[in-house]
Parts: sequence; C-alpha cells; structure tokens
Amino acid sequence: MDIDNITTTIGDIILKKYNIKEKVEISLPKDLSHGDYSTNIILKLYSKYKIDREQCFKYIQESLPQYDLEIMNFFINIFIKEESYKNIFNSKESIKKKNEKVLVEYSSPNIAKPFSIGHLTTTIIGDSIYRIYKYLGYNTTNDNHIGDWGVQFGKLIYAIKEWGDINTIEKDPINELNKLYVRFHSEEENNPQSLEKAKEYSKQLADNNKEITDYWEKIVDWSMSEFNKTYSLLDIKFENTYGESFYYKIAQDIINKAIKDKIAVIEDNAVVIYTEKEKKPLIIRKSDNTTLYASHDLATIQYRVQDLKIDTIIYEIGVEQKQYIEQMFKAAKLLNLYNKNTKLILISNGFIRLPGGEKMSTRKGKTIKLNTLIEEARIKTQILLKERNIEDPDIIDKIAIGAIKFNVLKRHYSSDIVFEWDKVLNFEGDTSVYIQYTYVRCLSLLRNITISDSNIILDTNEEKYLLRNIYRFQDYLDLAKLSPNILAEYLLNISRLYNLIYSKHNILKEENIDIKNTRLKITQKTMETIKQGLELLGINTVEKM
RNA sequence: GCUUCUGUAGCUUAAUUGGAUAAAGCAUCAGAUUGCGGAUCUGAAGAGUAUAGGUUCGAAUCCUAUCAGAAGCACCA
Repeated sequence: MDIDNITTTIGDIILKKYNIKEKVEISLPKDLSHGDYSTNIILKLYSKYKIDREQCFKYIQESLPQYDLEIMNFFINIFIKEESYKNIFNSKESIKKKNEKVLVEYSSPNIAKPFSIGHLTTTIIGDSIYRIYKYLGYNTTNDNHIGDWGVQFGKLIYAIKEWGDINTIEKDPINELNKLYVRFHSEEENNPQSLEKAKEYSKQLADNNKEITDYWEKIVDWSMSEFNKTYSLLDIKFENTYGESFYYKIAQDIINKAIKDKIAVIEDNAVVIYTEKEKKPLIIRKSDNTTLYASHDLATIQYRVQDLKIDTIIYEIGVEQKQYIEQMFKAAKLLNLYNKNTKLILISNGFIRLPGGEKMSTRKGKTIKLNTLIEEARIKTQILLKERNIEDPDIIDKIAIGAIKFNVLKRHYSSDIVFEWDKVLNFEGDTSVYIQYTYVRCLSLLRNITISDSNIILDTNEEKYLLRNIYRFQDYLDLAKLSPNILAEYLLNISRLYNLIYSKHNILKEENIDIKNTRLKITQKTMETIKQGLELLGINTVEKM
C-alpha cells in the first residue's frame, strides 16, 4: 500500500520545511493520465498560507524519488515507475497487522420472522465490510445482533397458546410462526386484551418464568436453525451471535447507574434520557420496569468496549433506525460507556422496495422471501448453463448467489433498491457474471500452459493500465472498506481492461516470446486479483461456466 | 406539524467526501467472428446534476429558499 508512505512523507516534508501541520489527502485517479496517486496539497497550502507553489513542489519531488512527479493545475500527479509495477509479478505484497480491534454488526434479523430480501442489504454489505477489514489486517470480528427479546415474544407465545399446534410449527417453523404473528396483529384490533396478555408474557420472560422461558427457547432454536441454513447458503459465518437476550441484565445495571448519576430521569413511570433540548428523550426502561431495545443497545456498547475491548464498532443498519441510533450514541456518550479512542460508525443502508415502490411489511405479510429469490436465480442460471452442458449444482449456486450479492454490492449502501426481477437476475453488463466470466477466460487460457521465465515487456498502454490498477489493489481496498461498491466497481474495471487486451491480441499466437510471457503473467495476475476481490465481496469464482 | 434523508443521460446506478473534460451498465443505432470461451470487443448518440440564488481559485457535493418524494417522531426493534 503506497498511500500511507506518500501521505506521511509529504506530511513530514511540509512540517520540516514550513513548520505547518496539514492533513495530506491522496486520491486514486481513475484517469491514469492524472497519475496513479494525486494530491491537492499545494492548492490547500497556497490558499491558506500563500506558500511558493513551485518551491513546495520541488521539496515534495525530492522527498519522493521512487516516483515520477508532475505538477498540473497545481495538482501533484504521482506516477509509479514502470520498474515498480513490473515488479508485482515477483513480489507478494504483505499486509501489516494492525492493533485496532474492529467489530462489524450486521444482518441482525428478528427471531420468528422470515428472512426476506429486506435483510439482504445489511447482511451482504456488512459481510463484505467484515471481510475487507479482516483482509487489511485489522483485528476484526463480527456480531449478529439478533432480535431475540421483547414484546414480540409475548405476542408469539400468546398466539401459540391460543391457536398454535407444536407439531405443525416444527415442520415449518418460521412460516408457521409468521402466520401466527400476522394473525395476532389482525385479531388484536378486535380483542385489545390480547396485547395486555402478550405484554404480561414478555414480562414473565424477563422474570424467568419456567413455562414462558421454555417457549422462548423453542422459538429461538427453531428460528436460528432456519437462519443458519440461509447463512450457509450465502456463505456467511458469524463469530458472535449474542442477541438482545444476552444484554437485558447488563441493561438493568446501566439503567440503575444512570438514575443514580442523574443522567436519566423518571417520567410517567418510565426511565428516560434527554440527549438534546427540544427533542424527545430516549426511553431506556418501560413503565412496567422491563428493558427495551434502547437499553439493550446501550448495554451492547458497554460490553463491546469494556469486555471485548473493541476500538471501532461498525453498525450496518437500515435507514429507518438511523435517527434512533444517533440518539442512542449520544446517550451512550452521556453515560460514559465508551472512551475517546472508541469509534462508533453508522452505515445506514436504504430500503428494498417491492415493484411499484411499495414498502415491505412482515405484519401484513407483504414480503419476498430470500429463499424465493435464490430459487428464481438458480432456475435462471440452470437454464443458461444447460445450453453449455453444465449441470453442476455447485456452479449454479456460485453464479446465482453471486449475482444476487453483486446486485446489492455494486450500489452505494445508502441507495434504495426497487426490487425488479429482471434487473436482479440480469447477467450482462455490470454484473458478477461478467467478472466470473473473465476469470474463467483467464483460467481457460492458462490451462495446460507453463509460463517460462523471460523479460517483462509491456507492449501496449492497456497492459500498463491494467497492471497499474492491479498494483493499487490494496489502496482501493482501503477506500472500499466502508463502501464495498468501490471494490465492485474496481473489479469491473479490471475485467473490462483484461477483456480489451484479450480481444485485441491473440496471446497464444504472439511470436515475441517476451511479450507473450508477459501477457500470460498478466493473465495470471488478473485471475488472482479477481479471485481475491470477489472473495472480499463474498462471491465465489467458478472453474467453468 | 417537527426532525432527517433523497432528487445526476429514456431507465438503473458511479463520482475517492470541495478538485482536473460528471463515469458506467441497460435500452437504441452502427460495426468486429470459422476465435486463447461472443455471458466478449469497438464505435455513435445521450445529462451539466429538481429549480432559483449564494460562498469558493474551484460545487453534483457546502449555505439559503422553493418544488417533488421517502423515512423517523416515547414505552415495537
């Protein structure tokens, strides 16, 4: 990773020559005629301190002899020397281990609700963020903060007792539980006492009532075993699955301390924290003395910071919770639950809407289940592969699930997605299939070939562009660690460049042995980069398609 | 009503967080093929970023107003 070196070198020389501490920002131009790296530091220094721009450029140039520098419109364009990027064939870049401990919270489904396409964004983007951080050497872990506590269990237990049949439920747990949940909400309108009863059950759950706790355990087990099937299909593994139930006791301690320290006050029998003037306070204990999501989330911060010693917590969560989470962060600060070195990062992703822009709703039963989507994708993939005489179910899965994931990952996390079948299952253009296809092309070219040692000759610009992009892989990852769409775009770009080279030059028929071998090595390097990059998006490569 | 977010080619999205000529894919039109895998490649056409002001050497990005859409608004998560 060159950016770190360039940043500190320039920062140092400015401090030394001008006694100015200025943040140096290095960007990765996509247009390589602006260099492999570029910075506007001279413009910044000039507008603030009126330094001599030519002189400043000279200082910087002298401090970075391993690059070719030019100054244009007072941007400094930094070019990697050809001998440097030629070198990537020989050296394997090592990644420095970092002390920073990072936790990514994502997916976080509610127990007893079907895993719908609405969970796709947080699950897939969160997982990619986790993978990238880990790859970059951060001490990284992940946590599926499942919703396994609260009034919804009272409702479910009420519904099971009234209308449920254990045998029927066990055959198809989530669907049956969801039916019961939907029924509860439609009956609740006619029978207001049902909600009172449900709340009583959830209070009994917090009080460890044996019968109620047994129901709760069953419901959680049924759901988790179904969720785990989905996760294994999506190739997602969680190191931690604490869930809200883990935190309700810690939450009580936090609430008591908050009252004692006069940070929280009691209003209408509930315990609340005022985070800002003129804004509604955050409720951390309900008037029936039970805890709720806000108190669990506060307890979660405390546990992660104090017990797990996490430095950076990344929340991958839907926008509908954004304002609440920000308020909860403020309350956590008032309560001193984290210290100055802790970073709380909120990644709030957009909605997935049904065709026509309608919002999904579990209560009304208006959802598209993830399993349905995966099934459709498989069928489409199967048909296309059959034309090529491939029937391997493993290949079908890797392509189908890759396409589903990529469709989410190629967008910025905050953008809303209107779900349309033909767009999600489109296999042409900006898709994972295009990248996987490029990989297969490379693989197929190198099949039965051994690359002999020879000189590296980069004959054309497109080859240089491709190599220079591959050289910057880690720099791009650093940029992409909170926005995997940057990595997705990067991989598309690498693939486009390779396909251009492939179509322009017949590599195997090339007579100049050095040029031929260089192209084979480029092919090899492209393959490695694509495989690694896709892996960080949670997408697999295939050997044929 | 208050708070927050969004508005970029016909459509779906990018734009390294205030930088260089706003970048791709789909769709449209015109081309490449007995080829190392055409799920490919080349080219054309297509927006000056909802609107009107402002700040700045520089604005899709910041500020103000207006229009349109979405989300959140105390005991659900």
